[in-house]
Amino acid sequence: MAEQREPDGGTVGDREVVRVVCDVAGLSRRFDYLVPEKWRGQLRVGSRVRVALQGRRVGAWVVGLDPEPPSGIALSELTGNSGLGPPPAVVDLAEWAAWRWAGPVSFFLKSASPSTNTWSLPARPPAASPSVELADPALSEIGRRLAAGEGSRLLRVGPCADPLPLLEGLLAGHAASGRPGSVLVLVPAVGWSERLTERLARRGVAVVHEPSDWARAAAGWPVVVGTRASALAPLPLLGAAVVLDAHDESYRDERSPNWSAIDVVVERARRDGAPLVLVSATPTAALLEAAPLLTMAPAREHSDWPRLVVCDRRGADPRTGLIGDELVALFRRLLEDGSAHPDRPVVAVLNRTGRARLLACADCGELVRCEHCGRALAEGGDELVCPGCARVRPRVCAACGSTRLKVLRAGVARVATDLSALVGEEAGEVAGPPRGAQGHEGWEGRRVLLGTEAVLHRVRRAAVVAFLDFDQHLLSSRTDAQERALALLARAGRLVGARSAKGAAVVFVQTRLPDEPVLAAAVRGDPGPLGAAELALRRQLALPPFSVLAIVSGPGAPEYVAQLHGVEVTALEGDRHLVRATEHAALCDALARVPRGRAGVRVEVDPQSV
DNA sequence: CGGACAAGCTGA
DNA sequence: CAGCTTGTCCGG
Repeated sequence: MAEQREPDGGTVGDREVVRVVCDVAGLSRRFDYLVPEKWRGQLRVGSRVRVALQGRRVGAWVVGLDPEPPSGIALSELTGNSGLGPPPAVVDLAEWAAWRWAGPVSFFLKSASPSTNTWSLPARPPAASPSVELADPALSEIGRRLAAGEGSRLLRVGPCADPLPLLEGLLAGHAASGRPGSVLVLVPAVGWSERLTERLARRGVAVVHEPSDWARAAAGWPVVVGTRASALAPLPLLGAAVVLDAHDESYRDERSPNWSAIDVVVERARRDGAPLVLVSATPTAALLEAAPLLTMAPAREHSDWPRLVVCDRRGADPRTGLIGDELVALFRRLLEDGSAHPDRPVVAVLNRTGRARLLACADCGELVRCEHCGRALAEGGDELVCPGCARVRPRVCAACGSTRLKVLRAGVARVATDLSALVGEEAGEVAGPPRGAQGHEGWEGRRVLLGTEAVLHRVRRAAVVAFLDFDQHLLSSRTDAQERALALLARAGRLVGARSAKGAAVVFVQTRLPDEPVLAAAVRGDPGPLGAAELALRRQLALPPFSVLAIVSGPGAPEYVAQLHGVEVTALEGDRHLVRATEHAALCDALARVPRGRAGVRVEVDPQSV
């Protein structure tokens, strides 16, 4: 290599040089820096460093060793060494994810890095052989066989089946296979991952929780448990992977880039040749297309679903409110015979917050709507609030000035009052975000709870879960309304327990659509036909997963989409544009080729709705 | 992203 | 024309 004279007197020829990605949003270019002599030989791909960039110091990751720097540029020295970062395989994976979701590499590298500077890794422990679960030999055996196999599998089991025997079988099978690498287990929620880590540890499994134990995960601990972000856990090599409740929406990031941990773990398993098991009671079309389906015996799957009571409300007077006589009778019985107590309350679900979500004038009948955006106004305190533009106005009819308004559609706060009166006991309201860890929830200790869908995430056990208006889920305009509705019934089932369990409670559904396939699937404990029909429909209409979509929006969107090649672009309302292709390779390559201009451009790959 | 720098506007 | 705002460019 020719020696190059530097303006500051340094030379490149005998100096170590690294290529880095800076932790600066909107800066995807890579830059080369000289490594100070004191750190020579210490940096590897993934290492975290600090660099001088345009007069300021920013964090960065080493993504290449000994690159060929562009000629004619004076390289600066690294200004800091911040310790270990993701292993090389995960740096590659982060670069793939950045391409796949058209986002910054630094976002994914940050996800895969420790939250505090880490300089060394603990020694790796010997692999502990887990005890084999005898309570459920069928699931345990399936786990054992899947660990010995290859490729990705989608395993459909009833929502109330305990996944622990499956995991133990899989760990035993993995140990027996002699395959190197760590076993990664993903679950949807942090609380679940903490409980699962504890349960496995109690059984002698060498398990760590990620990201709280980044260093041991990076050291290649035998078993690593985590949530969405742990799809990028720093395991040097993936030996096998399991994703529980793989249909759950929390595997997808709601914020940009809207990446999905499922796709990342599928790609990761493919790269490392590791078997992957996606477990779900209610597989989505995307999951069914992603991996071959494996099911339990029908009788077994059925027994792992809850008992479901469908209450046909077609005969009910629409003015009598949301709480039917049958539901009141059931709640009263459970409260009287002692089945309901604060640890096992009766739970009613209604997905509307506030007091009233739709009002009309009692005198002239005019709907109460926002003059500005036309949306129905909701009651908020003593005023009317627009859920769209947040404008507030007094509680009067805009057409005739009457102050007498009637409730057409009630919200949780309103119904809680009615429910309390009907069952003769005060109902706790579970809505909105949870209080902090120390804050006492107003509903704790109550035997009757009313909440939005969120209640199913906050309560562990219930004497009954009753959906007051399930039709709003069945009739939702989202393309995945059916999948979501079924997943909701499965989730409710976890609170009441399997039909086969002793003392099992029920999921109670009030509906005017009692013949919907979603309800039939839950009653029979067989989501198979529903999934097959959904998949066939999507194939026919060329909807995802049989095509791939992206939404491009923001002020710079028109100019950006005009430069895309090899994809179909449709202008939507405002500055939103729909980009369609037949496969991700074409879509993502097209998105990656066009530079993001000056003005803001947001790209959402695999949008959940139009 | 955020600093540097240039072009544009304003008021005395 | 100093002093300030706004916009564009670019980073090793």
